[in-house]
Amino acid sequence: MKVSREQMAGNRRKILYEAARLFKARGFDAVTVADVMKAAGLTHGGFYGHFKSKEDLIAQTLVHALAPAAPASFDLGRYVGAYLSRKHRDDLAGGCPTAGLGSESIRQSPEARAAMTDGLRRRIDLFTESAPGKTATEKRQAAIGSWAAMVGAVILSRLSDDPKLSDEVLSQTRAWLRSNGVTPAL
Amino acid sequence: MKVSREQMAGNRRKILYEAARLFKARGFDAVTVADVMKAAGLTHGGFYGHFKSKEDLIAQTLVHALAPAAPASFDLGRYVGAYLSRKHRDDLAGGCPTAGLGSESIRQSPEARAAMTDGLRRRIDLFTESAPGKTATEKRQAAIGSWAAMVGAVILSRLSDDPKLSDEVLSQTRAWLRSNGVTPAL
DNA sequence: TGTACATCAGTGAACGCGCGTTCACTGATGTAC
DNA sequence: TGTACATCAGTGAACGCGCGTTCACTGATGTAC
Repeated sequence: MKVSREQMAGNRRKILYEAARLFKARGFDAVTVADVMKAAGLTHGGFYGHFKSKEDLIAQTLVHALAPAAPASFDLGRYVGAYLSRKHRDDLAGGCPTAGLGSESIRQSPEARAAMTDGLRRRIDLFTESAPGKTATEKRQAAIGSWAAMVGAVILSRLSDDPKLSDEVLSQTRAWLRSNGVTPAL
Repeated sequence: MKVSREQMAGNRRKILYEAARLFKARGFDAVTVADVMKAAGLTHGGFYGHFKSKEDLIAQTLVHALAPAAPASFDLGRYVGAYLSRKHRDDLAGGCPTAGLGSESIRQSPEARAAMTDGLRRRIDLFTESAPGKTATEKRQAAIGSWAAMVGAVILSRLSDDPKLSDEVLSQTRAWLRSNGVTPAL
């Protein structure tokens, strides 16, 4: 049964939203096209009316998930505090796409990698504004270094099956950033 | 045709070695059991004489790849310099298992995660010895923070399809570590 | 030390399941008059 | 504004390929005498 144009646009958005959650939680390969469509409340056959292929879905999901949220005000300390939290570590589906899918995206299509690169560039620019440092060079260096530490720390903490070590990775990385001029809030 | 006991042990080691290279280069899912056996110079049927399943191979590959190399002397600066190099970034198959497979290991079997956790713990202990800081607490903090930054930086630099940004992530992370007491050598 | 034979590592064909993708069909939408 | 009909978003069965896994077989190993 045909649906209205707005309905269809809504379905498309729902597919991209659910795909992002599923991919982040389980990885690209473990999620099937049918899984995504079911999560969006549709049947798998209609998938190819929205996307060229699963590969196309992956690329578009990354574009969608990494689209700038454009916050009125950005506070690096608050961001770091939330990023290096147990809540974020435990929320695979709702968490950062870079931490959840970064290392798998390397092997995806050129379009997917381009989306990730765009996201990385924007993240660095956003961080640079409120990063510590006297010169623009110092600020950019702190932005890149602390972003790398944040992404790495979340990956390492998720990988540990020992909750104590996992917590320690988060708290020690927060402490390390703090002692290097980036003060996590909350 | 049966082979000698030593021959069989050698085959097993070869399988684990080639599996590690393939998994790091292409990820767990994209590599088939037949791919691994072919790389080891064998046919796929013999696989189940060595391993219980592909899942078992993944876990054992991680144990093998993360086994301590036990270097007589360890120099953190030299290690960081080599880790945050273009050479390492471009050598997926021969590179660090944590950077190549860390975020995918999260979704693997408990045995695979246990191997990764062991590797993480040993890496932190190794780093702590030569990390900067006056107290043991400070040293451990620097060890964890810089390891997180290194892993994150290699993942981010591999993910960028822009060579300039990719190089910058490596060089800025080196600079950021240097200005925080960890001096990359070479 | 030499011979006979049981063992078993490795081979390659075959199986079966799951997944991406296709397609004939349905029925609501939205346009033409 | 109301009606007739062409369009086309979504449905669900079906297809085919690839992969993990199994199995009957082979022939070299290594043990028993």
